[in-house]
Amino acid sequence: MIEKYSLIFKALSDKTRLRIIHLLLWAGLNLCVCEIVDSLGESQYNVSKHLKELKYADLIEEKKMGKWVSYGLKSSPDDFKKKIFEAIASMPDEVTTKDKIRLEARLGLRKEGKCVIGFKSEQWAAVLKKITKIEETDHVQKTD
Amino acid sequence: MIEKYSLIFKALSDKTRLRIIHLLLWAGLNLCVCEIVDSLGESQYNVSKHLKELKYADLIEEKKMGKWVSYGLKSSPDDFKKKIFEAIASMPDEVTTKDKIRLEARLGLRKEGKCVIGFKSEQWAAVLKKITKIEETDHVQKTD
DNA sequence: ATTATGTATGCTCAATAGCGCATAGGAGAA
DNA sequence: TTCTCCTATGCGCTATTGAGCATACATAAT
Repeated sequence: MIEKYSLIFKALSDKTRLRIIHLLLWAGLNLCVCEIVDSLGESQYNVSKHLKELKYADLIEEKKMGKWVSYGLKSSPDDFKKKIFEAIASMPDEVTTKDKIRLEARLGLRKEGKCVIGFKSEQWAAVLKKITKIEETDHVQKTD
Repeated sequence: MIEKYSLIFKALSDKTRLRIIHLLLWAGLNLCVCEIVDSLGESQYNVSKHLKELKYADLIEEKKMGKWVSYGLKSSPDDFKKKIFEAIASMPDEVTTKDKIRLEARLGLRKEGKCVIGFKSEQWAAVLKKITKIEETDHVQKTD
């Protein structure tokens, strides 16, 4: 019934969950939990809980590869979800620019297309430091 | 920022509010508060509160005509809201069939295109009784 | 077997949501 | 003005939510 649809909206009513879906849409591929954690800069347990809710709303699905778990958008024949995804994809880029910058950097750490490091690793900390500096420089130039 | 978008999803995450939007989409015209109350069969104060939230999320707008207030969908140039409305419009009809049957009957009580009776009036009670009986008959026939 | 690591889940707490009820605004009628 | 009627809102209550923390679970490596 209608609950199915309000549930989907509820799943998307949280900022973090909306960012996750937006990230998955933008990436166009399945993302490992730790990649999402690092891209959003949120805690592992909260990301995990939010992923569970999105899965419950049937918006994403998981794929387990040993101890690694990746999540991807769950497509469906029904028009409703398609339009919702389109709506989210049409959100202005600015709303999640930082997430995307971080994801791009994080994906750069993949080996043979696979995530090989956990969340908040030292390696990631180093990369994050670098791109954060770039952002700051950008900011200075823009506000000059 | 992203809050604007999560706010819209939050506004739609409630069953009653989703029904209201669905009803407005289906009706294709502005509806008086008491018409919405009677169509949904919800209390006046709750409908009013929900309308306020929908308005806060910038999904609907009000038009005051004396002591009568009607609400209509708020269109906008931005793609996001358009897609969201399309998504809701694509929801299967069955989810709010009863609402629509009641609205149709309620609109039949308009005079010169205007709502002229308050919510839960005797006149409405009579009409409601009639259409409820029809629904029951339908139900019996279907489950025979 | 033991340990390490990626992910999930209880638990608690503060904040928020939605309902019912009573009542307040506010515009028109008497 | 006073009354009536359509709509909005403050209050109290209960239920739910999301965050942080610790910890459990599961798989891989030693």
